[in-house]
Amino acid sequence: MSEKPAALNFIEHLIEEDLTNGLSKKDLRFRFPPEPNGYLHIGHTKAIGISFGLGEKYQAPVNLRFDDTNPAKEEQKYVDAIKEDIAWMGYQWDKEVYSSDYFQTLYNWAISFIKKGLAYIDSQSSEQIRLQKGSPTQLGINSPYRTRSVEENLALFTKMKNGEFKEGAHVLRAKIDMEDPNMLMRDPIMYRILKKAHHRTGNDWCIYPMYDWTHGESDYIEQISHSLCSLEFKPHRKLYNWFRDEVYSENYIQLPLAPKQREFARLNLSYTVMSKRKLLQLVDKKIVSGWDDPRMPTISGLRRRGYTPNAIKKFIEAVGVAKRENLIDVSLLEFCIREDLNQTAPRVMVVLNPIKLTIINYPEGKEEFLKADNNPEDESAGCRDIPFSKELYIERADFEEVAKSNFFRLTLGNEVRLKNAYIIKAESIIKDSEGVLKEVRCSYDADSLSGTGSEASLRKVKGTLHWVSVSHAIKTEVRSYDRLFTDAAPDSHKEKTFMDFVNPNSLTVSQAFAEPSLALAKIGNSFQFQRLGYFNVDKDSTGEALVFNKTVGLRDSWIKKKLANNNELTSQKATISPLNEVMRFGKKYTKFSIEKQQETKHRIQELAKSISYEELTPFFGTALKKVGTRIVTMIALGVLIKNNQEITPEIRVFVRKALEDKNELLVTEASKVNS
RNA sequence: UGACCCAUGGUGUAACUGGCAACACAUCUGGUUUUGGUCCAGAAGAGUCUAGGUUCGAGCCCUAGUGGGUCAACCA
Repeated sequence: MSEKPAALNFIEHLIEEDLTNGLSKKDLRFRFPPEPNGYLHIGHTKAIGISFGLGEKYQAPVNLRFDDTNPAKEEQKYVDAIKEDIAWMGYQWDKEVYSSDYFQTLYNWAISFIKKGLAYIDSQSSEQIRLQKGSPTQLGINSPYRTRSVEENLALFTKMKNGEFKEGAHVLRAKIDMEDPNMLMRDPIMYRILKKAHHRTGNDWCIYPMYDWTHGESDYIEQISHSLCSLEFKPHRKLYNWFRDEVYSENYIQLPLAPKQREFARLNLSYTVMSKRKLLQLVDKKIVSGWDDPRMPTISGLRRRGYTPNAIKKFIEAVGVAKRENLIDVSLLEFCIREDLNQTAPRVMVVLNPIKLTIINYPEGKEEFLKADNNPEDESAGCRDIPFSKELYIERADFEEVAKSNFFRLTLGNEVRLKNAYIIKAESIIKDSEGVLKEVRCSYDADSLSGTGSEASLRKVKGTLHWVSVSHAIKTEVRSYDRLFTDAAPDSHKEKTFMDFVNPNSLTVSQAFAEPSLALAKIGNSFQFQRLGYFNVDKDSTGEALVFNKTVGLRDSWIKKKLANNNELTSQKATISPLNEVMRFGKKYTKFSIEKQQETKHRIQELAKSISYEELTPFFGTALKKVGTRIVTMIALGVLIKNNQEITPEIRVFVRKALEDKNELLVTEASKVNS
């Protein structure tokens, strides 16, 4: 077996390295630490997938830790929602823990910091403290309270804890370095007074630890080996380590493992926004119906939309883990859900925008039940009977009176097959007084029934249409969704806000007709509406009326062709400057065939017309061995000289060196320029 | 006028210890098909931001530049 080493991401590389350096595999432990102040979204699924995925890969426990150090923002309902979402994703956490579980320990450790002279009570206003902090380019200055005695600090801190001060009167600060280039090291606040009830600790505490003083220490208490978070926490690492090392030095006997923080780039998805704050705005401004609106990138929204845990996991896996800023195309997410649902979703027929179709030679009042496969991808799914009759609905878009030859659907005088039924031929149409098409009348070939094996049934026709019988159809509501924003990166514009790009047509509601088997559908069930896409039953459904959400459309090469015809082909290539293009050729010029070199040379000469001498001069110094670059530079130079560029000493040197070169191509070009 | 991080096809990620830049999506052909779906076969597309250096050899190591990002909440 030729085992190729698995492609690891940088975090896995680090873990492997730690393992070879003596870390025991059984000491591996991870955590996912959401703040219970909102709902989880697709961005979180990346963090969840990384930590829980690592847990699965290394058979290591993963804690679910609620980072609940700010009672002003956090609520039990978010805890519940987060647990539901993670469980739905199919992940199992080892321990459910809370930062608030560690309030007492953290408090004790803070006291020991004070005793060691590593922390002090600052009694200035937040405004004063902010001013003294300086800026990224300007050093901070020490607080006048920085030199308070240990005794005084201890007394004050005790009083703070006992609720003897108002909010904002004092804070506990770590004594580090007000001149550190990293702002977070400039005496960060460890505790503030907050007279708010906490959703778990109630009124036990009126001082609450800050993130930096809580997170790393919680990792340490839980003996997390690798603490993974997103890139914006990179600057926190220095402080994370500072706190950790101080605490470790006193506790390493009971708690021998010192956790490491590592950071990865967060996920950005095209045509949506990801921050809780922005999502909240969409909810508040009623642009969506709520956090679980199927257009929302929240886990609850995705779930309601019909996304499956499998598809989301696949997606996260495909996206990968790195430190680069990224913008992932939604088409990848769509691919993942199609791939999943294609295997599992039963096929049914539903007509979204109906037009009536009457079969003129089909007996009045007759009905028959025709066999249909439930899922061609899965034989075990079996088949079902669908009622057929004289009057049917077909999709309005499936009929055109006259059409181009690339229209494979029904046109006057032509044949198509009705899926699982007969071949029909459109004979005439009926329009209302305003000229709007009301009905298509056609004839059917009674011998052409699907699956009979008759000669007529085996006839090839261009298209196959889905349909439902008028008298048997059940009426349903179908909600189709388009992207929420009209811009791929709605929050990346300086002049405009993401709200300026809200797509006004992101929701389309249709009154559709479904085949009767769908009467049995339950909330959450997914189906493929044949030729249309994947749909699931929304929770708004009632006993009388079903409501469907469109999860995603089928891949549609027909609509693509139509679009392509309309707006020519939009070039995928970004335009690059003439100089850059020339230099790109330089890298491969010598590897080209003679013909390709000729072709390239013409292109370079064309491009050179818009290159200035100043742009070209830096390349006269190109390393001797980079022959290709020198050749293309020479070609371009030739054009400049032809266009009356004065011969400078630099040019002379460049050409002379080229003439002495081993490479014949270069010599040839140089001698042309030389003459 | 700082510190830190990042830069590989259109997008995202790989490439172990330097050794023919790979995979997925997207795109385009062709075939199969009672879904313009699926499936199958194939194509095109980058020479790794720029310049210099080390090396027999650099996407990978070093230096400088350029571009992008992050950092000044008693938020997390």
